[in-house]
Formats: sequence, structure tokens, C-alpha cells
Amino acid sequence: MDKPVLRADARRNRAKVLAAAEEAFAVDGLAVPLDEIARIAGVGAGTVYRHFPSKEALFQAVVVDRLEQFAREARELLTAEDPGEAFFDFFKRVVQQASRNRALCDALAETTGLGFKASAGHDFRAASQALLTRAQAAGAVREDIDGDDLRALIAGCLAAERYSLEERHLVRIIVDGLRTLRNKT
Amino acid sequence: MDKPVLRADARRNRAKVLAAAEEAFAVDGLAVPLDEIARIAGVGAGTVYRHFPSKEALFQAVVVDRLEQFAREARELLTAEDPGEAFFDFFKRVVQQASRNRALCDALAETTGLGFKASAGHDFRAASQALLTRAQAAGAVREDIDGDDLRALIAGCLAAERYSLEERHLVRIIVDGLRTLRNKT
DNA sequence: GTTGAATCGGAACGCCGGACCCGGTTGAGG
DNA sequence: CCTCAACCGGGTCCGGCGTTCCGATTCAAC
Repeated sequence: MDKPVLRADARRNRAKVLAAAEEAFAVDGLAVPLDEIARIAGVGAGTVYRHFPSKEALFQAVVVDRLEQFAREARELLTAEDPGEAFFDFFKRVVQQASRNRALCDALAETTGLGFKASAGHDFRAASQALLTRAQAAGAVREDIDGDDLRALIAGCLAAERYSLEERHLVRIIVDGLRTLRNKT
Repeated sequence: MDKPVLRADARRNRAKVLAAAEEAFAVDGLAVPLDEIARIAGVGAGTVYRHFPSKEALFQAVVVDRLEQFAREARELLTAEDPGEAFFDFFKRVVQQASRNRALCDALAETTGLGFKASAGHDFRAASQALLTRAQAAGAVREDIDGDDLRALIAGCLAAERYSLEERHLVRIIVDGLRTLRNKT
């Protein structure tokens, strides 16, 4: 909120910490020690705490950034011609990105995390909901699904993908379950 | 392996520890402290370690027991008339049971756990595989699925169910994705 | 009943990781 | 160039948890 003009080196270090955190969290999720993040950033642990009040706050900063990125993509897809295709594109893209990013898996898996994502990732919720509603109106997606179900299914896809060794096979099954009958291939 | 006739109180305490562990793990998964398990069992922590070399070993003992129970149910279902119905019954039953049991969720979610389940839960693998193959031969389940995919989808269902607040809604979607086209309802 | 060995219980240890603090350093304005 | 406030770094504290150890206790054989 208050930005009392950060000093130049402070801005630089803050960026380095964010970059290091994004990388480390993507590989190991919340399990990575904070010291490790500081080491990657070439910075002391104290510096991390100067910029982020806790490890959790840093984690949220990284995750929220990704969620907002997804929200932007979703808003762009809202103008696509085929609502069904747009929706399924979005679904697959989110799963693919998140499966490469342990941090997002952890964030989605934690039911306690629902709270913070409800406020910080509000854009993500709204945009994906719009995409879903549009696809349903076009008859491409079954009607008995809402935004919460959608996010739960994304989490389910991530768990399934992580458990299996092969790549992107199970998403198709779940996607097929989402289609309306006349769209089944 | 070697059973040098356990003393009576030792047998009793071992049973109490197992019962307490099953209860505690079911609620909190691997996160529960070992002291808590000992407390529930009305026993000291040292007693737990007399019977199980490590917390992990105790956890496996509980999980393997459940997996063997599932394997028995699967073998019974192999004699049912409708192969498709039998398979989906099994699938739903496993998901329902496991969703009430955090321990099984953790065990399935841990990719590192693949190792021990591959040996200890061998029966579970074999029985569910047989059920799947039979359902596929009867044309009830799509062909591009194997036993590994099946277990990954179970893990996915569990993640999705845990994430959502409502009960047993998402399983239907994933099950629908598993069906062959001519069986879609 | 006696004996001694197995078992019990919980106190103590060691490790690990998150949070904090203070002495040294650096950067930006005068 | 000088100054001082802000920032940096890593050493330290603290709590939690898995594991181990040992004196007290209990079982069961004789």
C-alpha cells in the first residue's frame, strides 16, 4: 500500500527474491526452506524478511502473480469465436502450467488456502467463471458444473497428473467427462 | 517373520497402538505427531517404537491393511454379473472410503510412496487391474486406460473431492469420462 | 512366592526450519 | 565529499517433532 520510494538496491533485491522464490517454489513447493530461497537470490535470510513478513506471504505473492496471469488469459479467451474450445483451451492450459509448478499444486491442494485465494485471486475466479458460463450457454459443457467444481477438477487433474508417469493423458478423460453428450468425440 | 511369542500385555498394547494410529492418521494424515498417537493409545512414545521401527512403518502398516481390504472387495466383485457396474462400484467405493481417510489420501498423493505400495499393496494393484480389464472386455470402459491410469484417477478424484465442499459430485464427471461412448448416459 | 527378563513410559536428545536482531555497509541528498 | 538513515547479512533464538535411552514396572515361568 504505502510505497515510500524504495531505495534502488532494495528494489533490486526485492526482485531477486521474488525471482528466486518463484523458481524454488515451482520445483519443491512450500517444502523448500527459506534459507534456500535466500541462497538462490544471493541474499541473506534477513533481507527476505525485510520485504515479506513471512514465508507464507512470499508464497502468496508468487502464487497470486500466476493466478492473475491466468485471469488475463481467460479474459482474452472470452472473445474467441468458439466458447467451448476457448473453455477447454483454458482448462488444459492451466493444468499444463500448474503441473510444471509445484507451488500452484500446493496452493490448490491446501483447502485452508481457499481463504486467501478468495480475495487475492478474485480475478481468476471471476474470469474462469465467465468462461465456463459462456461455454455452458453454447451447449459445450454440461450444466451441472459451477466455478467451484471447475477449480476442484483442476486440482484433481493436477493430482492425477503428478501421480502418473506419462504426460497429459488423464486430462483428456476428465475433459471428456465435462463435455455435453452431443459434443462427445 | 520371527514371532517369538509376544507377551500378553505387549500384544494388547500393539493392538491399541494400531487402533489409535488408524484413527489419528485417518483424521490428520501423516501430519499427526507421534506423541498424539501414543496419547490416544494411552501409551508412551517408547512403546510405539518397540512395536514399529519408525513412524513411517506404522503408517504403512495402517495403509497396507486398508489396501488389502480393498483388494478383497475387488476380488469379490470379479464374480458380479455386470463387469461395468462392478468396476464403477469399486471405483466409487474406493474414492468414498479414502475421502474419509486422510491417511489414504496422503499415501496416494505421495509419489515417493509408489515404491512401498508396489510391493505391500500388490494385491490391490492386481485385483483392480483385473476388474478394469474385465470391464474393458465387456465394452463398458474406454480402452486407453491401464491400471496406473486408474490409480492416478483415483488420486485425482480424492484431490477434487477434498477441494470442493459438496459431496460426491465430481466423481460422476470423472466416471463419465471413463465410460465408452455407447454407455454414456 | 520368587526371580529375571521383557516391556512400559516419558524425559531427554538432536535436528530442522521459521522468525528475529544487530553490527557493518551502502546509497542518495546536501 | 560527507553524513546518516535505510538496508544487508548471517548468526541466533525458539518451538516442534522424530527418535532414543533408562529406571520402574509387570508378566510368566519355575
